[in-house]
Parts: sequence; C-alpha cells; structure tokens
Amino acid sequence: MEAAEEMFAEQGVLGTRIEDISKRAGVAVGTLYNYFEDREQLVAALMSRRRARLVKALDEVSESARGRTWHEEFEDFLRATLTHLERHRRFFSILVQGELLPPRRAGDETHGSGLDDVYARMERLVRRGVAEGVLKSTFAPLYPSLLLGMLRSALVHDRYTDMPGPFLALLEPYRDFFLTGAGAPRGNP
Amino acid sequence: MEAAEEMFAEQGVLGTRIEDISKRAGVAVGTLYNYFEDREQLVAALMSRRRARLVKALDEVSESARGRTWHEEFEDFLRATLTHLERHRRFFSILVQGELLPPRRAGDETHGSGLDDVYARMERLVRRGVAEGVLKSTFAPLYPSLLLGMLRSALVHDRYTDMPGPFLALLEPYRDFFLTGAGAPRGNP
Amino acid sequence: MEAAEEMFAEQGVLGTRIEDISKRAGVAVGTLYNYFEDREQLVAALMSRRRARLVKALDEVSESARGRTWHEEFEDFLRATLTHLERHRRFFSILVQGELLPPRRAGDETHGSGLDDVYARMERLVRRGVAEGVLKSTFAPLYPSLLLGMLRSALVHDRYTDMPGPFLALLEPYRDFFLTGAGAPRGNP
Amino acid sequence: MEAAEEMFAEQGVLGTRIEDISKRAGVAVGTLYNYFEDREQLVAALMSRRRARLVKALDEVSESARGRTWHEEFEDFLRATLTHLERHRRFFSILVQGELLPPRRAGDETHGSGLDDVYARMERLVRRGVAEGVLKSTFAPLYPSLLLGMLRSALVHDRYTDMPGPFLALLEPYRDFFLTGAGAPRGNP
DNA sequence: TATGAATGAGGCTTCATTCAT
DNA sequence: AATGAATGAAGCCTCATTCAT
Repeated sequence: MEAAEEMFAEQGVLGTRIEDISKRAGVAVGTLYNYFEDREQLVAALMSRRRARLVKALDEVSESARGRTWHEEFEDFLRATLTHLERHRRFFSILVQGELLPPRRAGDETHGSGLDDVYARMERLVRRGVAEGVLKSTFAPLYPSLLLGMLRSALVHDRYTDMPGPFLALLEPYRDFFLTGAGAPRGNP
Repeated sequence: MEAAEEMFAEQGVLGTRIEDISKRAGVAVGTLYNYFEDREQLVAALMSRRRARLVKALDEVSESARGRTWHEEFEDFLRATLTHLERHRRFFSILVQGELLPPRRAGDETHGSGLDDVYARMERLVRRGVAEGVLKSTFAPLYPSLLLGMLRSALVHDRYTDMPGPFLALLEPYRDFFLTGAGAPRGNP
Repeated sequence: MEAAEEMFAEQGVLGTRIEDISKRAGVAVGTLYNYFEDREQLVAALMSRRRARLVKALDEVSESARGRTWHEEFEDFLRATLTHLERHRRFFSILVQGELLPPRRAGDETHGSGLDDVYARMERLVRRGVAEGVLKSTFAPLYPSLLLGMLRSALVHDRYTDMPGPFLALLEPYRDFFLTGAGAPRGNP
Repeated sequence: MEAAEEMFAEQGVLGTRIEDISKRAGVAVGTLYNYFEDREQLVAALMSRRRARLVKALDEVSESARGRTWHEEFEDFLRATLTHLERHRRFFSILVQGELLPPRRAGDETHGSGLDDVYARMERLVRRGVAEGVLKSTFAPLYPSLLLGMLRSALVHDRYTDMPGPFLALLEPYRDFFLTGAGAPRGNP
C-alpha cells in the first residue's frame, strides 16, 4: 500500500487523485479511507513513513560510528543519504520540498517540512565534527543547512545533466567539496 | 497584476485559485483570461517574469565584472542572488521547486523547471573560475548545482533558525564555504 | 438490539448510519444484515415493532372497555397514548412523520405511514362514540385525524414550552378540548 | 429557482439530490452553489421562504382583523392557513416536520423547527380570544399547539381518505371542532 | 453464526473556463 | 476591454452492502 508513494513521485503531491493511488495500491478508495481520515492524512502518513526510513538509516550510521573517526561517520552518512536518494529520487525530491504542501492552516505544526528529523541528524553530525576539531567552528551553525543544500544539489545535478549516473558516484566529490570547498589551493604556484 | 505572485508564494502554486489571484490583483477573472490563455500560461508567465528579473540581475553582475577578478564577480553574484532571495523569500522557495508544478503532459517542455537560465549563469561563472585557475577543475561540472544547492540552503537555514536575519549576512560565510569548505585546515598541529 | 431505535430518534431515520446502529446495539454490521435484508427492512422492522406496542396497548384498552362507558374508554385511550408518547417522545415524533421515509419506489406499499393501525383504532373508538350518541355525527369522519392531530400537538407543545412536564398532565385538558372545544360557553350573559 | 422546492416535497428533504434540484430549476449545480454555501443552507433557505409566505398571509389576516370580531379573524386565519396548505400540500407536510432535518449540531439554533413564527401567530390569536372572553382561559396555553395539531390533521386526513377534496372544505368543521369540540351537546334528551 | 475490512457507486462540492452584457 | 454569473467536469468522501474468516 505504501508503494503508492510512487504516484506522488510521478504526479506530484497535489496532482495525484486518491482514486489513482488506491488503484495502484490494488485496493478500493474506501479502503484507503478506512485507514486515513482524509487526503491530507494520507499524504502526511506517506511522508512520515519515507522520512522515518531515512532517519532510521542515519541513526544506524550514527550508531555504528562509535569508536570510529568523524570522517568515517561522515562518509557513511553521505553514503546512506545518497543511497536513499538513489532509491527514491522522485519521491525524495518531493520530501525535500515540504513547502508546496497545502496551505497548512494556522496552528497545525504537525509535520513541519518533513525534514526536521533529518536536519536534526545533520546538526548532531556537525556538532561532533566541530567538537573533534575537524570542522571549522566559525560558521558551524550554517553547516547543517549547507549539508542539506548540498545533498539537494544531487537532485538538481541529476536534472541538468545528460548522463545521470548513480548518486553514489557523488560520494567522493561531495565529501571533498564539503570539507575543502571548490577553491583551488592557493599559494602553490 | 503581477503582484499577485504573492498568492503563489502564500498558498503554493497548485493551491491558489484563479479567482483569488484576480481579486488580489483588483480585476475580474475574465480580465485575466483576456491576457492568458489558461491557468498554466498564467503560472508560466509569473514564473518567467520573476526568473527574468533574477537573470537580468545576474547578467548585470557578469557585465560589470569585465576587468575585475573572478573573486569579485563571485562575490557580486552571491550578493545579487542573496538580495533577490531576500526580497522574494517565499516566492523563490517555490521557483526553486519547479518539480511540483502540474503533471506536465508528455512532450511539453515549455518552461523547464524555471531555473534553467539561472543554472546557465552559474555554469558560466564556474567556467570562468576554472579557466582562471581559481576553482578546482576536478569536479567542476558539479559546482553549478552545488552553488544552487548552497543558495537554497539559505532558505532552509531561514526555516530552521530562530533568528532569521538578513540573507545578506550569509554572503561571507557562503563565499568562504564554497571556496574552502567546512573542514578545518589540517596539518597545523 | 431494538434499543437502537434510539438512534433513529436522535439522528433521524435517514440520518442514521447502519454502522452506528450496530455499534450501539453491541453487534457487528454483518450481524444486522444476517437478520435484515437491507436498510429499508431494518427500518421497517423497527417501526413495526414500536407501532405494534402501541397498537397492542390500544387494543387492551378497547378490550377492557367492554361493559364500561365510552367516556371511560376514551379516557383510557388517551392515557395509554400519552403514556406511550411519554416513553418514546423522540421516536414517536418520528413515527408520526412517516412521510419523510425513503423516497418509496412506485408500487411499494409495504409499510404505509406506520400509523395506519393506530388510525384504525381511532376510527373504531370514534365509531363507538358516534353510535352511542356521545359524539356529534356531523363531522365524524374527521375525528380520527383530529384525534391524531391533537395527540401530535402534545409533541409540539412539548417543544414550544419551557416547562415540559409529564404528558399525562395533558389527559384532562385534551379530553376536555376534544369533547367541548376551546370556545367559552355562550348564552350565559 | 424556488420552484425547486417541489423536489423536496416529492422526494423528501434528505432524499433529494442537489443535482436534481438544479436540473429542475433549469440551472447548473455550480449556480446553486453561487447562492448557497452548501446543501444545508439551500434547504434552510427554501424552508425560510415558504414559511415567510405563510407568516405574511397570517399577518395580513391579523391586520385586516382590526375592528372585526375575533370569530371573524379566526375564520380568516383558518381560511388563510388551509389555502396555503392546499397550495403546498406536500411541501407543507414537510415544513410541519422540522424534526427530521439533519441532526443539527449542538449550538445551532438557527432555524428552529421552521414553525416558530407560525406558532407565535397562533399564540397571538389565542390571546386575543381569551382576552375577549370567547375562549376558555383554563387551558389557554395549550390552544396554540392544539390549533397547530388540528391543522396538521388536515394533512393526515388527506392521507387516509379516499376522497381528498379541497382543504377549504375543512374550514367549517375545523372552526366548529375547535370551538365546541366533538362531544354531542348533553342534557338535551 | 458473528465479524468487520473491503468495496465502489453515488452524492456533495470546487473551481477553471466561458461568454453575454 | 472589463466584467462576473453560469457552467459542469472532476475530485473528494460516505456509507450501504458483501463475504472470507
């Protein structure tokens, strides 16, 4: 039933008809409504579910990082994220864009943008990096969002490139970029 | 009339009713339809218009960069973009998300994601940087998208931070991050 | 299970969901459908049941009236009806309104308005009254319906009065009204 | 458009589809929704309109009664009501049954049973009768509801009689019944 | 025999679009 | 050229009914 998240990925969240979802899921409309109050809740549930998966993966990375260097954890973190992105390209591109969901009536902070949890994991990772002295502390508060932006750029790149290729190939470049930037080493003429 | 782009920013592109736009614009629905074939064209026109502004600003930067260093152009580029972002926070956050637009019938490449032009400007900037040897050439093809991702992170950061502050304050950190990354300089034990 | 007739009284016949009835009755929907062909039959059965009770009560009155005066029977009749009304205020107010039942496909005279039997008892009572000369015969055919209307007015009065009070208190006024009307005795200048 | 109240009369309030109403009214569904928020408001509006007509008629009676006897006003009152009943048999039979309307969420006393106004007119009439000494004062508070019940009995009678006939024929019998009751004059052996 | 999840026809409502004024 | 009431296709959701367990 969850596999109907593909619909969202294909048609967009707001452009998908409940009936199509149910059809793809192989059940009747009514059945969906036996489990979800209304369209909004169905959407929220799908989002939740997908997000939870990623968060779980990230937590496992964090878990198995005990006793290993920050750089190793960072690499694993990137790998996990890129892999997840790979598997859910289209859907993730939507998860990243919580803003376009329906207006969200006032006082309904139920699901944030759907990225709160992911963002939190990134904050933790950054904090450890700073604590261990492997990340500059000056602009540290910006790093989580920059990390998020960088990962999002994978989707952008995917879009603007003729030869998409596996996201995992971005692991090394992204690690390198995040740590040392795009600037050429100066002073080595 | 164009000022009704605020509607999109507030309610999302798909969540905005034509009638509301016309009301906010102070005209009747029929009037809108005298100028735009249908909803899709109205949306496209608004997008176009906003994008054109940014592109124009970026081109001016590029223009006035003749005879100045790449770093100066880069800084101007960032400044122009952040300023634009500042002024159209909400709307830009939507422009950045071309994917959620209507289903897009097959064979209808009319308006791309709305970022094509911006992306092209970034490519040009990166190319110059590489040509002048101030940017690493190894992963150069990724830089435009990373630049885009970085700028998007401004919106993310805005969302997850208690003290938003002017986007322009991000100029220095972002320049620094893009050029040298987040990693602490090593080899200085 | 029958006690779920309260639902009808509370929500109206057409406004009550089968599932709610079954829930209130403490059984599953399927169980109801094991006993009643469909919704319509369930409704008919409930109506029938309630009506049967009243008819039974009225028949007992008629029974025990043998050898007593018409006025005594009339009083008992009123008492029985008002008592019944008292106990099933809400439901009775619906029974009285057979017209709002489902559209009734043509050629489906299955359950009449639910009051046919009651009306018949009233006709009998009126006939006896006329036969014994205690009721005017001029407009006799109207009396059954007037009797019904008078009893219904108990429900109306209940609705429009601040101090509802027991229906039984209406026994004397109603008897008086039915027999002598509302007009002040004339000819006593 | 108002003529679509016939639908209610024919199919019942809850059994009528909005689309049918619009069809009968010769307009599109959307058009109805341009004038009424939703189904409930449409129903309420129709009720209101019909009730207003009757109330208006009753007020005219009351108006023209100045300087005439109570009995004359009473007769006019009956005539007006019966005439109205005649013209809107089916619909009125529904107006009389406000109770079956949708559950009415708590705290929504917007339209009462639709008979409040009519009831008020009856109270006024009765008060005058009592004041002028032509009505007994003992059970006066019950008379308005009895009057209502009596009129309703016209609908009942209509239902249970083979030869319906014009309601106006009930004028004399009802006047007589209301004033002197059904009992045969006693003491005239 | 009781259960209650699944079903899907059908009703209500929205809103992009038209067109007579 | 501007208007905005009318339109009706299309989507959301309900709920009577079925049937495998």
